[in-house]
Amino acid sequence: MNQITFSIKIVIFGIYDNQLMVLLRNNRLIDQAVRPDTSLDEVAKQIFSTVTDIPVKNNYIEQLYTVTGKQNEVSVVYYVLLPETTAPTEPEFRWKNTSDISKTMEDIEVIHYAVQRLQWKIEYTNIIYSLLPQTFTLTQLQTAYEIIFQKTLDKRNFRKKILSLDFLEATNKKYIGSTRPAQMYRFKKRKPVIVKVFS
Amino acid sequence: MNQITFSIKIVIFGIYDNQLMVLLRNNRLIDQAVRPDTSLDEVAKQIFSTVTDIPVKNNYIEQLYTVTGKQNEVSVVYYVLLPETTAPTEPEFRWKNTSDISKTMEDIEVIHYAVQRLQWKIEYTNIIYSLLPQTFTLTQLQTAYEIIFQKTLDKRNFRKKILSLDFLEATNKKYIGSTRPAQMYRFKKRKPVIVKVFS
DNA sequence: GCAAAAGTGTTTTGGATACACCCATGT
DNA sequence: ACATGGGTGTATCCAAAACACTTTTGC
Repeated sequence: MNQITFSIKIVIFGIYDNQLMVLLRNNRLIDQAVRPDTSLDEVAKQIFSTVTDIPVKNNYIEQLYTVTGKQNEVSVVYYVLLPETTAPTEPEFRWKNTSDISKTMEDIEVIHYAVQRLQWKIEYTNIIYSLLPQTFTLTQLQTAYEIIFQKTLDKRNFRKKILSLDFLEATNKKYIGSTRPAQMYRFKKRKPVIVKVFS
Repeated sequence: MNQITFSIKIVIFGIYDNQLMVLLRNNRLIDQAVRPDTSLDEVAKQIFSTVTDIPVKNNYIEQLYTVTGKQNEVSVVYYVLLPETTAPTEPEFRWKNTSDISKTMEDIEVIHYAVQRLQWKIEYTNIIYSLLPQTFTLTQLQTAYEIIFQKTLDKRNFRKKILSLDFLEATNKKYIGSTRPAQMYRFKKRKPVIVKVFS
């Protein structure tokens, strides 16, 4: 029996340039061989921090599924949500639009499945907090949902619904742009909670 | 680096004795070492068939998640739904009520998580077909939902809803008991379809 | 004829949807 | 003063929930 190669793959999601993006390294998912002797969740978080130079605080992370390859390769796939995205500083990293992935890319099924799971999770939990900065306007929040679900929402109905869920609170900050200042909100708790956001 | 031990665990669900049960072997989940050189789903199905002597036809099977243990052990956990349960013939096998699992049992978290995922899946797909015989009465179907969700349902509302989903069709058979015969139904298609069964 | 499960409709209610105008600011 | 995005309320519709009696059979 051959040695088994065991690795963790991570789909890093972020909203960047008004699109739902995944972070790729050399045009592939972040992938790292590991020794399966500790909690996989912890290992996944460490890899994420090391690779991105971003400390994992309350970034939402979830195991997706496990696949096997030809040569006794086993990969456990995770996805992570990243708030406050920036342009990658190192050249091998690149944000890639999830709705514009070439069919020849090898991780395409994994990414598509990850997007689907993300949509489900966003539908019935509050974890979208993990894709947003600490404070944000309601329009920013609405735009995030619109990007993830690829459909437009009615402003009044959205605000009515989201405020009725009672997981936001107004801050004393205003967003100052070139037009009327907007009230900024924050999540009361940045912890995953099951909440039906959409019908 | 030590050799990695790789295995598949299977949570086999069935409705038996009017309870949601899992099949245990020697009081543990079915667990088998495997070589990860082919599709894990296929291996899981093979193990299921070998262990239970039941051919996998359209039994619903789904990968749950992957856990690691202390000594480089990796287990991929699956769950399977079994229709037409019977008392196990071999003594090492036993049906165990999912809502009555001793806290000392080592697989308790896995089973609890599996139950949760099952409830979830049953809520928004038609896969309950995989826990029922080919034909059944509406009362049987309602009872299955009541067992899985541990709550009672209103008969009239249930029938209205389930028939409106249009995935059942009446057969020409009647269930004959000691009281008024009941119309038997079957699923139009025994394939997983996303359908919101409950609100 | 009686016990036991099958079968069947209507009313009420709450949440989702549709929809348009005024407000505060920067330029 | 005007362009831009922020902010707000009401009416309609549909699906969920609540609710009770008649029917058919075996004994």
